[in-house]
Amino acid sequence: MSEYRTYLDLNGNPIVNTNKIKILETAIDLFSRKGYSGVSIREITREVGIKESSLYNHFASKEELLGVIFLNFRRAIGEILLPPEMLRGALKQMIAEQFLQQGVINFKAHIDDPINARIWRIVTIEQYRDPLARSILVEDIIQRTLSFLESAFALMIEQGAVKPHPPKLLAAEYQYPLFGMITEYNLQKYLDQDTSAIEQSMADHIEFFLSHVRTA
Amino acid sequence: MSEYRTYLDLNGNPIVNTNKIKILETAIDLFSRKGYSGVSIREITREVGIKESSLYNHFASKEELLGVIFLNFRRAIGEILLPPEMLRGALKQMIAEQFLQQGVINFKAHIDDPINARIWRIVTIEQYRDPLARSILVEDIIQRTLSFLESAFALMIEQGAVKPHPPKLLAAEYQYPLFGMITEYNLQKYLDQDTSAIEQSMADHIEFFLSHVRTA
DNA sequence: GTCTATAGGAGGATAGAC
DNA sequence: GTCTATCCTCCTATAGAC
Repeated sequence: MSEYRTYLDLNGNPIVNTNKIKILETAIDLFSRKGYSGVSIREITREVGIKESSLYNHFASKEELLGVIFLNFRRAIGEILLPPEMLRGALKQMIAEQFLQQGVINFKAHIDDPINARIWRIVTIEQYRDPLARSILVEDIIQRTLSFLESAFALMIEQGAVKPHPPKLLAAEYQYPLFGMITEYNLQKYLDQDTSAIEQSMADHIEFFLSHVRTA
Repeated sequence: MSEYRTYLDLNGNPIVNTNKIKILETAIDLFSRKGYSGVSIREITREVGIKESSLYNHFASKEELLGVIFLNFRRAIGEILLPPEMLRGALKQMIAEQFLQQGVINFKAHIDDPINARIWRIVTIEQYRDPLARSILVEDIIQRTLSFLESAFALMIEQGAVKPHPPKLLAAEYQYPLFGMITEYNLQKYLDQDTSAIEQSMADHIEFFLSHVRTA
């Protein structure tokens, strides 16, 4: 169990009870491997070391438990991207290359946290069954990243750092390969496989992309 | 139910019994929406209109049912890509653009079949729980496509149609965006949403890619 | 090949004592 | 906040008649 992470409940209050945190993290682990429907309350509480009935003192239902997991993931995702109002300032201080590399570093810090990686997998597994999982995937991950990058590339073009392609096209060309590679990265991490090849592919992609769009 | 599709059982024999086919297609539909663990034998047989016990006359277990679904999906996937021995001949008759566009047409024919789209979603859902789903995703979809494209780009370079980048890099740059976009396409189809934007993104990607790598 | 009947366990969830 | 005890439903799977 991660010692220093804080979780919020549905009212936005920090969760302090040790068993409640244990339930959350055990559920995250099991859901990410077997899916929500493949895991029973019984299995979670057995692993935590409490009785089934005790879980209901912390969460009203199995579904609420998943809801709290997703709520906290939304918070964590929010920290990957720079706030839009800081975009212009950041791009004044960095060249395009640095800016994009910093984005990858931020993302890597996020996904290399085992808890985040697990919830990312839960979102993938549950996207067709659960509307909340789906909205996290579509709105918080895909759309948010693409529109952030669209603004960033528009600014880079304004600065003359990048050739004047449509910013939306640049965002898609830059990000979609990374989405595909992240899926693979996440699966390899799950299997404890070596991820150096796919990480190299990510780096190669950024280099290939920039070599064709930068003005310098 | 699709009238003309044929399914094979685990021994490679065609499945002719109507109820057995109904069970398969009902299971495909339900698994693709709720996941394997989220669907019961009871639910499947209720929809088919038979008793639970009758299902076991056709499939030894729920797991075997999923196994037969995956077996038939492997066959269907095999038809997307050109056999490697026909690659050289095809590239003599087509320019790079035509060749890649034909690939997208082939793939679109595959994924626009509702049954294939559903099994594609089952594979996504079950990739962490089920080793067979995982091997379909990694070996039959990702690796097979990338190594096919690597050969194709190597030939295009040989023919002078494409600039001499490493073929593996070209394959990754070409295909990973499509993987990402297919995920989105498949989700939008599931939600009966308009897919024209993401389809346009696929076309834009191919054009963007070719404009930077073709020699002409 | 489909049925009725049933086994035997696992599922989510609650009541009430401490 | 955790426990024991319990509810009732749903689960996969089998036996045996027709």
